[in-house]
Amino acid sequence: MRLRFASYIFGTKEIVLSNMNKPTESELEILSLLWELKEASVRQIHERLSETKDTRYTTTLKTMQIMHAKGMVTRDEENRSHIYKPATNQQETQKSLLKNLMSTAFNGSSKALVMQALGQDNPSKDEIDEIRAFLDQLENN
Amino acid sequence: MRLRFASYIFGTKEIVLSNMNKPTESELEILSLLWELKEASVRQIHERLSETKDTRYTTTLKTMQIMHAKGMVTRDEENRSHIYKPATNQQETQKSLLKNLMSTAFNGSSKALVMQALGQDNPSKDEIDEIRAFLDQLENN
DNA sequence: ATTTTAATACGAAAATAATCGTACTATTTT
DNA sequence: AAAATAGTACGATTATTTTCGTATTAAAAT
Repeated sequence: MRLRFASYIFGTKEIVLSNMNKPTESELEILSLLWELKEASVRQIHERLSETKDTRYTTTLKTMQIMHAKGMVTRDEENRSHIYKPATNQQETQKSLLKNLMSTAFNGSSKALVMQALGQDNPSKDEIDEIRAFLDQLENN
Repeated sequence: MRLRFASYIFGTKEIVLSNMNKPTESELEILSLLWELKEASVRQIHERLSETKDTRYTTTLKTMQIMHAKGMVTRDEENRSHIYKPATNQQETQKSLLKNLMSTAFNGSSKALVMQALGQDNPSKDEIDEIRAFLDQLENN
């Protein structure tokens, strides 16, 4: 028996989603904004996006339509201006992206990854304490 | 004055590297192996790669040639079988990939990323201690 | 009631990435 | 020395992702 994957139609072609949970770069930018805003119209997303990226409104629209076709977001079509919400849980997506990065770029070592990440940013005292607490908890399990 | 980026020729087209340090997925797989092995022939890389990936030798070869054209690896052409070495420092590349992921998927919060990563893997007691020491050090600076 | 504005839909092109076959050449084996 | 083997080079194709223009329609402004 053959596995059947979810699929969606792109133009005239059927695209098979062997790749669930792996947003492309552009999709990820949009997803992040949706996670932050909880829900948003294309206009709102595009407004934010175009602060840092030179891109047309219809490009953002199209990307969000594709994300919808993939089931990556849901949308409320009640009003003329559709309202989009993330369908994938932020944690799940973060987890799978990290897992991928950890295994390809960090030889599967979370220590290396964690230290690199911490050195990167400048976490506040409070954040550092939270991480400490988390480490303690990890150790006890 | 316009910035000039490095570029290389792909087929008949000139590809501009506005994107330094951002290996593609396939390139990263190869780069990781090179970091691990320090240096390797295409054959060696392909042997390892094909353990987990169904791919032809010439595909691996071509990818490595592109990486060379991009300056992502160096190679010793002394012998018929060329020996490749990573040109980019593992740390630098890790840093830029993480930075990118942190800003897109984690709202720029290293704390969120770090906790997700730690929960992922099961770091050993020693590793946990190393991370603690690292946190202490961070705090003192 | 017209006109202007602001949405969606979607095809199609451009850009980028991945794959592979064929030609060619050097080396090794028979 | 011929044949078989094992390399590189690289064009060309396919797959994927990103981009944008045009058509159409609903709503708002004049």
